Amino acid sequence: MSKYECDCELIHEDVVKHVKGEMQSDDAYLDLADLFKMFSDSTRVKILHALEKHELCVCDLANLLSMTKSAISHQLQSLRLSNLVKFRKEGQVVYYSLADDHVKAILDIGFEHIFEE
Amino acid sequence: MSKYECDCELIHEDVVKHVKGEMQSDDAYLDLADLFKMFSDSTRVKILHALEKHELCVCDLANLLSMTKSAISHQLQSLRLSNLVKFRKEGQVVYYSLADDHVKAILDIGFEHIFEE
DNA sequence: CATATAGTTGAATGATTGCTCAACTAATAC
DNA sequence: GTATTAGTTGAGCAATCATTCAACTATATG
Repeated sequence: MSKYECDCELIHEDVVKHVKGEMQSDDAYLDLADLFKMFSDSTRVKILHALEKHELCVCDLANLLSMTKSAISHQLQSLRLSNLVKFRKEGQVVYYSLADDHVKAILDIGFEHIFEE
Repeated sequence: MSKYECDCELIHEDVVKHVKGEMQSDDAYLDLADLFKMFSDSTRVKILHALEKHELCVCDLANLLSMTKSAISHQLQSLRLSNLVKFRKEGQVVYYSLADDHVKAILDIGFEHIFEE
């Protein structure tokens, strides 16, 4: 990220200096972007919204979304790696559910935004 | 999205039927994913977080993020099309700012999540 | 008029990514 | 043991996307 250079003069030096002091680390923005990336695909938000209602196995999700088990499983792996979902195994069946309350909070505020106008 | 088909039996019919009744429309999930897509790139979240602190012109942002005006301008156009930022022109200078309070709310809850553990 | 600067825009490109397909593991039933 | 089903995984591919580059508009200055 720091390999690029700005190609213009600094116009509002004081303002930029002040804002720079309020910014977080580059890593924080990368983590933040990675978090929202999990919500940036319609399949994944459908999965997360469904799991908000009830825990579901891979087949349930495949049926619900009319997709293959493989496609669902790949997305669940991403969500698992991001610690947004957790799972429990019962026989051959793997039940997925939301990892914490933040997921619902993020979905809620997103819905609030898109349903406003 | 509906071109895919599930490749397995329905395991928990009642649960899936219930969850299906609670789901939103496909368009809603597309809109939701598009919204979060704007927060899924570190350059864009940096821009949004910076604008949360103060309105800034393209050159200010280019300086702040050490990027070219062109790269910044492209991202600002995406943010503008998503109605997340607004702008005012003063001479040659275009000042950008956040379009509404939801942006800050979404950033806040995201930071809350990544700073927890 | 010419020049300089702020900003936009379109094409091109390399990187990322979502799904498919095939092969695989694990648990169940016989 | 075999067969079946739930689920995972890796490679491959098509589509998406973030940045670069070059050309452009618009405003300001002289």
